[in-house]
Amino acid sequence: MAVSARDVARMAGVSVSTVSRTLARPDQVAPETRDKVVAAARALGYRANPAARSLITGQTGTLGLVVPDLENPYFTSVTKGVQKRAQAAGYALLVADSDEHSGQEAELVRNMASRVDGTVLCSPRASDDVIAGLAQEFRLVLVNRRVGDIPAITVDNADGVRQALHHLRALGHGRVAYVGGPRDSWSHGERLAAFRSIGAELDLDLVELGNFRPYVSGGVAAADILIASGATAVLAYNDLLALGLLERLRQRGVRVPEDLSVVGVDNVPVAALTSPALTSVEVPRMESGRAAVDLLLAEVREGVHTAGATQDLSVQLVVRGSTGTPAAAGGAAVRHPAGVVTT
Amino acid sequence: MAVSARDVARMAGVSVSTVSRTLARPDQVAPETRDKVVAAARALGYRANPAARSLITGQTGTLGLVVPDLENPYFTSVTKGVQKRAQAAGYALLVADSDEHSGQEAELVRNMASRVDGTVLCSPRASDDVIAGLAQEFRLVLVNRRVGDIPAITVDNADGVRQALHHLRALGHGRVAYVGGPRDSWSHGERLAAFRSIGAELDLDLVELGNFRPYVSGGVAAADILIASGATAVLAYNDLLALGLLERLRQRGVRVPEDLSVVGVDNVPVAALTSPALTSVEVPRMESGRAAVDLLLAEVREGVHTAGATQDLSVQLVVRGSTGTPAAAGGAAVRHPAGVVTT
DNA sequence: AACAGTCTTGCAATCCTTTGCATGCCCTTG
DNA sequence: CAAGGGCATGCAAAGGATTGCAAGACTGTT
Repeated sequence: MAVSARDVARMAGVSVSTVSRTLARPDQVAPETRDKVVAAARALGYRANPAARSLITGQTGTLGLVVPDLENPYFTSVTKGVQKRAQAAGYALLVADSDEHSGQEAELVRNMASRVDGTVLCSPRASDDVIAGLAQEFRLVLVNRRVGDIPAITVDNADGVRQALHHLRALGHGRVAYVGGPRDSWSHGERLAAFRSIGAELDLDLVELGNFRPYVSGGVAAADILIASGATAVLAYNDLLALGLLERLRQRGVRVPEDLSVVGVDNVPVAALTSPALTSVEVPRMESGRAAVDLLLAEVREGVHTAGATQDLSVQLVVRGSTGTPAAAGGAAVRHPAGVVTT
Repeated sequence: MAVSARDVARMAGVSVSTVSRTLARPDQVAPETRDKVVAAARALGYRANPAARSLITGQTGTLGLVVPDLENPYFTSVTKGVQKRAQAAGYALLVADSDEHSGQEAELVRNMASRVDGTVLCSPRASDDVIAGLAQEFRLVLVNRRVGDIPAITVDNADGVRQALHHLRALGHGRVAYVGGPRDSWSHGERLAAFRSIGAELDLDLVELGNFRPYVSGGVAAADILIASGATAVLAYNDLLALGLLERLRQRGVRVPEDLSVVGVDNVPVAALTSPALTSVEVPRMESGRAAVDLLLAEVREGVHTAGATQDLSVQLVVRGSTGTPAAAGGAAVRHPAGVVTT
């Protein structure tokens, strides 16, 4: 049914090898033969069968991507970046979503391994050992995570936290909270460590508020604890958490930024749409995806495992309406005693 | 490097055919032989080479998905649904994004055609002819679009518009605007037609406001025209447009819903996060993706082109804060003369 | 005029799996 | 005891493209 190289060869009056060579290395074929073959191939709409090709070359012309949740806007953008670069390089892209079951991610990588030339893995929560094991077996590039010297694209989390805390301190905040993400998340660890060390440097009064699911619901859950903490400003693990905070704070009648300043991380598109709009540390998400593909393709084309090839992308605080000077002494809870609160 | 059936055969002391049969049709193999083979396969970590398999079977075990923009939350959810169902059925998923170049979508389908058993195509704006041509050549299922009797998953757009208009009319609105999406978008056409016919049925004073890009920026661009139109309520082509309207209305000092009620379509996750939260027609996006895969797999497994297999999913208006009773006679423009506006 | 060297093309093996067919064995039955 | 029928297994072909090697044609040089 599909047209094969044999059909083209027959039509052009040459052998299959010549057809193959014409398409792969045109300079090794006489111009007039080349023209005949190209004409025949075009007339028949010939496309080399990728299965047959990869069977002999060992290459698939496909890359893989594994993410915890396609609907999380962070991963959506990474996916877009990966797709874009892969497509530009002439590679197809296999996508798999673990639905936040980090234990399943290794299996997804294994499943797609024989169909791809390499895989971009976003697995914030799987254990180092599992990831190191995978990297031993397959060609991997990690996004937003470091494990040993597996090739990886990361962002400068510490600098993001630094920018956020400097901003808050400049506004006059003294007591600043960090609403954490999942305990086992790599970037949460990075951000928490930076919060501690840079907060201390800046002589801030720090409050650490546990671990929350990195979604809007997590922020909603964290908000009341935050209010009770007496902090006048908060840095959330990510924007979704921050958006949940904003929502619950509004319900509770806590004004942002007058009573409480809120900073997120990622600068997802929604951050600009709330009122007040969310101040956030812009993370180059799409660029992370693109860079990951570049790293992967470099390896695929060199044909070697280039351990230690990593890239740390820079971030930039984007200031919007959710941060401002603290209204008075004391935290939100002080100015909003129980009676006033709209629970 | 990779372990092949030969390695397993050697280890188990059988022929390659037996290895293949053990994995494909275990009942045709003697139990003890089967055990030896399974043990050897497990010990070596054998996985059949998908390229070799698809070369002979003509099946790839992979499905394709083409969307205009992965970052558009509508398509993000469809993608998630498609991925989920494909994975559950043991299929891998190739994803391609046309970056809103609808002319490129046919080429993307063609490119992946030989790597997949079938493709889910989301192409709201390509011409009917192009799509019909593709369907002739390849196994396709359309999402959110009908072309001839190509298998397709759609939603009941007319009913969505009906629910929205009934809601607005019940609140007491008389002059209602529709802010349109792209002229060549199939669902825009459906929604506009429904707006006209149902609006007339309900005896509403209808205003049609041109075509806008289906993003937040389109809504921002449409807002001023909307204000000038004198409508007290608006139905937007989709939520992103509606969110753009909300943003610009806020800037202009037009209160929602007191001065203007706003309804979107899709009920994307962000819709719940704005203030006021957006009233929107919930569209089962993920379910659309799932249903599309079901249709596709039915065809793949039957091995025939089942023309005319379609499914029309139902929708449900979700009422939130962005709709309410009109404050007084006259449109927003009347109550907000130029002097008051915060441009 | 003959030979060396270059360029072009075809042959054939190879990648790995699946599957129709044949073989050989054993068991059953007349 | 012989023949027939299953059952389990191996053989070999097939699927389509790639590529090392060899052969043939042709150019140019001595």
